[in-house]
Amino acid sequence: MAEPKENVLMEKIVSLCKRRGFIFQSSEIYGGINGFWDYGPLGAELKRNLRDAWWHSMMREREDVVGLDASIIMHPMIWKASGHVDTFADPMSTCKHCKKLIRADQWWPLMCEQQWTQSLAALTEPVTNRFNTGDLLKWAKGRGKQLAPNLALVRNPEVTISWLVQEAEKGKHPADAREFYLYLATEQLGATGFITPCPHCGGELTEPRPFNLMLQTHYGPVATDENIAYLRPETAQAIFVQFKNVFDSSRVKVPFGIGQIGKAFRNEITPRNFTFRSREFEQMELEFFIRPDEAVEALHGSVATVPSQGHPGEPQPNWGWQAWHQYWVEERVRFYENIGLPRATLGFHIQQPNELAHYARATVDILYKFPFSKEEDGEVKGDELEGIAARGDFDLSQHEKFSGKPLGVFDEEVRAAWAKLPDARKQAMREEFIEAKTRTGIDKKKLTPADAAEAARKEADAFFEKLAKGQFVPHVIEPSAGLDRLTLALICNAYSEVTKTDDKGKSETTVVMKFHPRVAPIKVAVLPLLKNKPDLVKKAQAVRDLMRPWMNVFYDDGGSIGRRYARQDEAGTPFCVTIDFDTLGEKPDLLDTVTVRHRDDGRQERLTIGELLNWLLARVR
RNA sequence: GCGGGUGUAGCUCAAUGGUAGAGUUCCAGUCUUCCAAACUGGCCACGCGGGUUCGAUUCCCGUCACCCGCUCCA
Repeated sequence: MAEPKENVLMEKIVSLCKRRGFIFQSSEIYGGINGFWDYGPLGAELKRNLRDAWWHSMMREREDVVGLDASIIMHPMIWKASGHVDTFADPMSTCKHCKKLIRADQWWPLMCEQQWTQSLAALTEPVTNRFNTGDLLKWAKGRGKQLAPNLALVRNPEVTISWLVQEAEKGKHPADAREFYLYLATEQLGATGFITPCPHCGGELTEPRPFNLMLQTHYGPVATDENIAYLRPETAQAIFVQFKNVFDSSRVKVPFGIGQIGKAFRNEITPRNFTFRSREFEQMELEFFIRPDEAVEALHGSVATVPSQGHPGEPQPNWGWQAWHQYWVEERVRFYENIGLPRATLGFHIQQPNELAHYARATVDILYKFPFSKEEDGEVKGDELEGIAARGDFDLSQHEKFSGKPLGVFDEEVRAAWAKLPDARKQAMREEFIEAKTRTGIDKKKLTPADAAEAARKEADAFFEKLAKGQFVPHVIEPSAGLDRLTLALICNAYSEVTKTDDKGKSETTVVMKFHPRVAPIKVAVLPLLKNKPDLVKKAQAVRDLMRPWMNVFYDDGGSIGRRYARQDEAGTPFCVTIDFDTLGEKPDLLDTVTVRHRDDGRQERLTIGELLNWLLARVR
């Protein structure tokens, strides 16, 4: 495994980040605080450039996306509606023997998957859950020893079985399979009560303790249960909640998007991998609202199909959610390529149907191959920079339900088109709708087929009744990216080492941060060759002032020129401009010319001061 | 939250139950010439708290942070 070496690389990157002022540990002089990080001067510039690049490509260069900047603390009911209060407060148990952490709601599904429970299940009568103690004893001394070594029945078969027999004589039997395992995990009921076994080893699980994954606070001067609020765990919900306001005030029409950049907070169980998993982080999220496929079909006769690979081109009116989803995945990849992350450094994870949340139809994750990314099946896949989810109308519908306020839109074209549709066609669409909803009801919400079909029919009634009036709740494609993760990816991607050997055979390794000029924290450094010559200094400062309104310029007159170049290499500055005696006219034909030195290869060229600004602008934009 | 590892200048690394040392970076200065040049001078450290001890950076305990694993990742 190459892992130790990769950790060395990551350590070097962390060390450089501190040395040069990209990223510091938060609250360092107080000993630090787990899961929080600060950006130093270079990091702040880099992160700002990335944030601006996203905003620019999403809002300014498009007609169909508008921005939002919502508060971090919002009405607590929002997190009820979104499902975060429930899924983020999952109680967890720890196994006292093998120390694994088990989510309480995952316990039974996990139990069912285990070999030891399956082999035990074969020993009990299916309905009554009665068992033969002889079989159990044999199992405990054989298979049980290998599969569930910490189960009470295995550790101490005689004692456990004797109390099982006592219970049986009192006429008490496990009511169901779940209880059966509790019996087998318990040695002394009187002393301990029923013990819940660990799915992994059969050992004793602690009582479930709540894990609060959202950060809590109180609003108002007195902290009571009535004014609990949460720091948002994602920025997206604010977009859904303000959907109607944006829609009514911005003269936008579906399909269109609302984008937002902002902080979000999660009580990660294990903050790890430098800034990759932090408790406070910044997200760049777009919610792109589209018509439901049924509306597209009514308008255009059919929903366009696009190739499953590659960019599908300019948006078309007959695109359904699949085309839009594919489009956004490819748009986002283009964005990453544009800021210096080639496709080869990225990875993709297409979530399988069983990984998807019940409200998601498809999710593609864009990954970056970080130095800490693990090998899986012989290749490094990477870790998540961004997830692009097709979420249907789940979020808006939830907020409609919880707030009681309608969040649908009215679309005159859809109403007109629907009216002209033949009845047979309407009927066919309705049947397809019901079939699809029934399937997700069974697969994802674990409903019985009859209940699922019933719910689907109700949903269809409401949906098509509205659609006939031109009303619908938009569906959404959600590209959601992590700004801090992206910053880290660019730092890792830029990091490179150059070993030079001088005339005396002494070799030295220096670091060059090869940022794309578009995102580099400092675009150009202006360096007077010597600082003890006032004319050189004055000229250099004039050149600096010329560039300053247009880009981040750094002026440095300290140390030898080589040292200053090396410093800029570590900061990732793509260009250094040096003012020498020829600039002042020592050789008259070179008057008012400067050397421009390229970071990546040390190449130099001579430009006039007059052409310098445009030359640079062409390269840093 | 659990288990293992680590913790000495900004960085890399020494030494020590009694005064903590080097290289490098950084800062100031000398220098008319381009990739961490040389010379001179300067700043800066035992993660934090407690205990043992006459005395602790060193031994012990706790804590915090980081790394690895478990786990989680909308």
